[in-house]
Amino acid sequence: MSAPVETHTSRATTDRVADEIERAILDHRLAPGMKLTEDELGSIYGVGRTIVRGSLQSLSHRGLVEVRRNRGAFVAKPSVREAREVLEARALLEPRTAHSAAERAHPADIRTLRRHIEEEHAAMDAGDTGRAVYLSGEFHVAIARIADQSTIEQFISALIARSSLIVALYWRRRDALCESHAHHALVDAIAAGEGAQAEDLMTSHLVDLGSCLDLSDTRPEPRSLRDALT
Amino acid sequence: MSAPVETHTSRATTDRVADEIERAILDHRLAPGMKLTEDELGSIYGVGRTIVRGSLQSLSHRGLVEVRRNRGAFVAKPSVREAREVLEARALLEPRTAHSAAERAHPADIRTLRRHIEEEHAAMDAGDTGRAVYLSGEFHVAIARIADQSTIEQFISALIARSSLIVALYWRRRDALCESHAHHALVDAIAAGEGAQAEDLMTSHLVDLGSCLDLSDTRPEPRSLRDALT
DNA sequence: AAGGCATGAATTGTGCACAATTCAGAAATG
DNA sequence: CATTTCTGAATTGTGCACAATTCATGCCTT
Repeated sequence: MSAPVETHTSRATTDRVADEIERAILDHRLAPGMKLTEDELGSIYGVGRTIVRGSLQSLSHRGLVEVRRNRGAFVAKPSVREAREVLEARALLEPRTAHSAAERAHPADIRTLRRHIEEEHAAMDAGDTGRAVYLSGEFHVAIARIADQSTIEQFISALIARSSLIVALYWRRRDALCESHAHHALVDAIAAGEGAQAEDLMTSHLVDLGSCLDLSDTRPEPRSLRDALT
Repeated sequence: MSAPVETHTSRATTDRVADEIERAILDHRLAPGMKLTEDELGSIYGVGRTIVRGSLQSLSHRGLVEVRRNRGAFVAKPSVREAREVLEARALLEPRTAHSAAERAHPADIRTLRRHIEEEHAAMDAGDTGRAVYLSGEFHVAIARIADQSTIEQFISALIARSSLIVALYWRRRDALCESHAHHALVDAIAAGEGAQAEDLMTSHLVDLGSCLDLSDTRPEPRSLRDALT
């Protein structure tokens, strides 16, 4: 039902590989910190290192991959600090974007959003939490797309992707799905054209997300040797 | 006073070349729409096409260069729509970032900001408007750096860079420097720790910037052939 | 035996050659 | 004379080889 092998260059090869890797990261099939060897990826996707290198560079710009000179590429492993920064950036961008979306939403847009929620619930029921997190992120991107601001949409898209990694690292087990109803309420506000309400809902939704994460400063990654042993 | 020729690989070559090209664009030495041939750039900077290609890709992610498949790279030429999007994104990010900066600013930070303004005025007096625009942008990035949010800083940095192109394209000649005093007032508010005031000043500063641009929708770029000839 | 050092394997950095595509101008056709 | 088609030059896309760097294993010195 999709691309029939492609003769040769119907779409940019580098972007295709980058999307494959990104998808693998977002589905939590590649854990944060994992080494991404160029030769290995090349043989997996049937392309040379030139392509893989470009893909990794692209993912590096999106903050999903960290490349260290002469060391190679690794799946990004956001620190507590970076996690807070991503949440802060989302708090700046998403509420007012939701406001705009509520003012511009077309009936077809509402249907798209509701379909997103459907799939999200289906994945959740199937126990596929990785996919559920991915779809939950896509929901936010969809709202940004409705706002019809592609520049802001790209920023949000990158932040959402990094959020997936952050959830993988810092999600606290208790109160499993603390955001299930939030998306419903958001769609309702957007469908009703209630911009201010959508904005407030998005703000509190992001606050809730933050409170579902364990971002305590304890153990600041490379704690000093003395601290670790005394 | 800077890098003494560098033995070989003290810093990433690709980034160095990207910075050179970005600087050339921001100084308006490369006009929007200009073709950036890989071979040509390679011979200029003494590197192979591999490096140049990576640099152009990087600049493409920042929105300063547009790469069209099999066509090559061009200095970005933001449309009226993109210009509006960039301004909208800045309006979302910068005011509250200025607020944070006012709350965190250290005396040394204030000195840095005032020095920026000094240089900006010097360039303006010297008639070097290209450099003045560049320094004006750096001022905004400096504020974001004080806010100590590297993720948001990167977004703002990219938006500022694109703004330089937008100014080059859409600046209306009359009321030449409508923003000269705004930076002074901003520094004063930040120095006084007046977050709310800094936020308001930044908001109106961005509004002023927008009103200094001619973003009327007339002539939507590739107007139809019939429209052009009748 | 502990630490420093050297050697080799593995991986990344970069130039280069060739294939694929685009573009401009000439030639052909109506 | 306008329009289309063809051909060669210029430019980009990608694989590959070699250089440079890093990392690990084992040897050597004290």
